Amino acid sequence: MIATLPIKPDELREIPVFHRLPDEPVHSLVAVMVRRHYAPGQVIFLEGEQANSLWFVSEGRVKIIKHSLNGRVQGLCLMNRGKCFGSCPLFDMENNPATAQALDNVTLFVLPGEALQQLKGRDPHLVKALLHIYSQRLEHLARVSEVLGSWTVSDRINDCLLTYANREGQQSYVELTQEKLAAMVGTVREVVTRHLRSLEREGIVRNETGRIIILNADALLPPCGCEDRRTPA
Amino acid sequence: MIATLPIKPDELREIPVFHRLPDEPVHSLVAVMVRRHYAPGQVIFLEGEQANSLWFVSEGRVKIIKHSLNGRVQGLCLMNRGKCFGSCPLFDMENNPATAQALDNVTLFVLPGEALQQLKGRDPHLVKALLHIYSQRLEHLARVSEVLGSWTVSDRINDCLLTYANREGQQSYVELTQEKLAAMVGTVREVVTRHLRSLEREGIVRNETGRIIILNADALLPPCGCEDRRTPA
DNA sequence: TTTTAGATGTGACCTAAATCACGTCAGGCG
DNA sequence: CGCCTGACGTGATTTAGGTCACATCTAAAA
Repeated sequence: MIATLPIKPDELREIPVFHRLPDEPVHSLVAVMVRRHYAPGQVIFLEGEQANSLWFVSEGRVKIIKHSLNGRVQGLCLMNRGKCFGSCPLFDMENNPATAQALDNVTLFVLPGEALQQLKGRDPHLVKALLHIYSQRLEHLARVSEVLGSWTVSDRINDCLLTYANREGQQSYVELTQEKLAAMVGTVREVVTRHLRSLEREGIVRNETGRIIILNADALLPPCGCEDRRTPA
Repeated sequence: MIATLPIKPDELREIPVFHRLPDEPVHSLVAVMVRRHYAPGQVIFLEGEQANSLWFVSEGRVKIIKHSLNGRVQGLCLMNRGKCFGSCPLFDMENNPATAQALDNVTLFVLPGEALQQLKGRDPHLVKALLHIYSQRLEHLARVSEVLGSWTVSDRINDCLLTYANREGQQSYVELTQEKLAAMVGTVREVVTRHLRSLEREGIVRNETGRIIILNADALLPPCGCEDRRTPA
């Protein structure tokens, strides 16, 4: 964690939520926000902990997980550049509902809860933007519940590959070790390995160490076409 | 669905969110809210459908479910008297993230989206109360994700029994058929039957048709004590 | 009282996926 | 160069829990 360098307005504007925000509120924000660095594996906050700040990812990736009881870990999602996470003081959430952990070297912008409380009265645009984030969060979690409940592990792996793929020219690739991928979808490394091998044999992906290259994204699409999910037959 | 009888202010006040609301906003609310009746099994709204109203349960129970692909159904929660559900126009949610279905004969109070849009400017208390509801929803969904990801079916059944138990004197009981209980926890009837039988043999519950009586609630507590969930050992 | 539909009990079986127990392979480094 | 260490590959075994196929059992309807 390096001594905090002030955040520049332009940097803040790279976060989609703040992209179109007028100068005035942006300046208020950078005045109260703090820059933080985390090393891979470092825990940013723990589930249940009291810490009502909002976090924005400037660089690197953060994984949001639920880990419990038997040591099993269930990944909920992976936040990359521009994403926002943390309990929102706009709600009455006092405890973090999940754990956040750095996946790579990450740089975060932190908006402390008290600061947001003061700002929220001033700029309704800001409030609206944040609410929008949380509506997406709700939808996402609802989706996670569905996926966990009725998808097979293989489908979840495929889904995870598509969700976290980076595009670079024509190629898509995922920069995760199989171990981490396993944690994301809530399974174990061996199962991931086997499934990736079978995908490779079918020519759908190519495996390298610490990276999976997606050759045929279409073949990874969810089980039964996404549309028309209301006629289970 | 019977011709809509107007909603009385006292009825509205039985909904916890509105309990302490001053007379003025309550009157505005009853003016725009609508009473609706649904028969058991009737679908209130479908996942994906566009319908941004808020629903409050006056009588009976509503289950919120995700059903998908292979016909499997995953219950997310059960809303009883006083609970609130539906996509919130305070967010930008346009589509229902899940399906709502009447479990018994239910009476609902509906607050149409446009009406809420108009009211929200007027009473900040109302807005705050609704945001609070949604923060709980977020926490709940996060919990569902955890539960689905790492609990065993037996634990989920136990959890469901505790969550939806009615108290009556010293006895707690759950008014659900095994079929419905199975849908709630995302499994099949046979598994529920077997687990309930074994609980009965251990003297923890007594099974009647359409109802489970809980004799020893402590024995149903989650796998490893709820507190201190941040040291997975 | 019969009928009948729904709710429940239970065994036999089968499959996905976790667990265990290795063996391989590549890169960093003393 | 050998020596680790961390990532990957793969079989064998085990198990939770879903599927199938029935046998009750009960309460409400006829």
